[in-house]
Amino acid sequence: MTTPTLDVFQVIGDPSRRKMLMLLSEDSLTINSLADNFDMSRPAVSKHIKILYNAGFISIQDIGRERYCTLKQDGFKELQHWISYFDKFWTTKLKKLETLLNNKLSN
Amino acid sequence: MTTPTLDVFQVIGDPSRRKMLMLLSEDSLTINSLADNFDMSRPAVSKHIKILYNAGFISIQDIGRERYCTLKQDGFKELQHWISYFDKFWTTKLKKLETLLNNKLSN
DNA sequence: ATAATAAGTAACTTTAAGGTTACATAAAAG
DNA sequence: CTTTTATGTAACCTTAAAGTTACTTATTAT
Repeated sequence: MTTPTLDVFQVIGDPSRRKMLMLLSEDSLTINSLADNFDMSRPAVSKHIKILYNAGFISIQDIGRERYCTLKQDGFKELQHWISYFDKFWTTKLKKLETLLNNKLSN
Repeated sequence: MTTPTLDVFQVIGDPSRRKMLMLLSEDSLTINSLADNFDMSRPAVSKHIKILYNAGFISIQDIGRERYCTLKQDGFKELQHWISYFDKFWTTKLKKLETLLNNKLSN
């Protein structure tokens, strides 16, 4: 199962991985306890975890034979940055419309 | 070219579509003028536009035989909502750590 | 009317993501 | 030390996204 290197956008494109992030937002979980929440095989979950890890969405602490997954901010920051670019776009667009309207009214 | 119905996360998972959104954040563009910015064929661009449209990222105004694409907020809002959930996660996590630390110090 | 331009549609191909099963490894428990 | 449990890895299969070319439709220009 060759793990592809995906960018943060592709990573959250998969519904299963989004669900994993949601679950981990409630609690740190081991691979197996995460897998309990999915229909897919455990190796499949394992692969998703690797992808989330590589993209900086989670960190992993090995405790004995178990691996605890915890949310990590790095991956999210890239997304926030992208979104905030468009946030700015909308607010400046709104301002431009306001200015335009004001000019119209004062004619 | 059957157009798949993709959710907003899958939609921005594609680098070409993200580039299209970036280009449209500078100006409204026709399909052809958009296509000039890409290596792929015009029908391929056309398909991406349809996907962006279906997911609420752009609106389209037909002017004669041309179609002008303009950014639309709907698609972005879903993303913002998802991101903001995790934003909250991080801030509350920080608060919890602060409280914990304060309690430790006052012992 | 005819040619050129803008764009959509149909049919098809390729590729890689996402899944599977089978096997390997390492830690904990009996 | 043998067994069970937690996980990783390898080899493989399936499917759908993303691209292609060829053709159609509709508007504009000559």
